[in-house]
Amino acid sequence: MSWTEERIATLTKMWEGGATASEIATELGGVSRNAVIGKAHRLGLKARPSPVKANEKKKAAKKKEAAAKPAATKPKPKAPAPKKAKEPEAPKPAEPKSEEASPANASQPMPDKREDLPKIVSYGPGGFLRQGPGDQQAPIPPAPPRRLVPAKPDPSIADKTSLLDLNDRVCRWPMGHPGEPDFHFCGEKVNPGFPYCVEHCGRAYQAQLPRGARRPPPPLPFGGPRVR
DNA sequence: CCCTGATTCGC
DNA sequence: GCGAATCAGG
Repeated sequence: MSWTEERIATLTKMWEGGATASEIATELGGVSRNAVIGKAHRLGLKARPSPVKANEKKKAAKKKEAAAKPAATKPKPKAPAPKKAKEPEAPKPAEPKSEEASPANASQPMPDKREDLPKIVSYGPGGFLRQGPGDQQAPIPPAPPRRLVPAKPDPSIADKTSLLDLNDRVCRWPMGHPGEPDFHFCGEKVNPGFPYCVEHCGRAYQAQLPRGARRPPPPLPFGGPRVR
């Protein structure tokens, strides 16, 4: 199996949605868990709670052959290796505490966002009405199942747009969650130039709107924030 | 043991 | 680029 656009899109959605590599592999079919993980990393999707990466010690030799490559192992890093970049991560200020002490600072970092939203109604290229944050149902109430049941063909989706039915002309907006018996995609004709139909473009592409023009429900592509 | 993701490295 | 083999924590 090759990594087609569809498969990569599914992998990305599921990975970001919190599905495990195994689940994704099962969903995609034809690939192993490792293949999924490998691909995810190559796509730069990594960064997920791994049971292992939390530690950092000494990694001795690998497994198989460990012979032709011990070149310079200890010398100082005069010539920074072009690859590898994992540890040197410092930008992770989870807590803003070093900003309140200094009275004369905070000049531009973090410009306030939502505050006085001009009442503007904007329409997308296809004529869809852009939504504003105020029209969205906050985060994602309906959290996705932590464990996805194995996908199994089900007659209830026989006439729905399945993964295999996706093409460049039908809306790819997911209905439900992967793994669920009735998971499928919108399937409507897409808004030309977009991956979704006009209706879903309105959800995918937001804009500031005055709080008032409420809209239908707030579905959401795959899942919400991962909680593990 | 099972699961998980990360990493390596031959292809 | 791909993914089996391997590692390593839960």
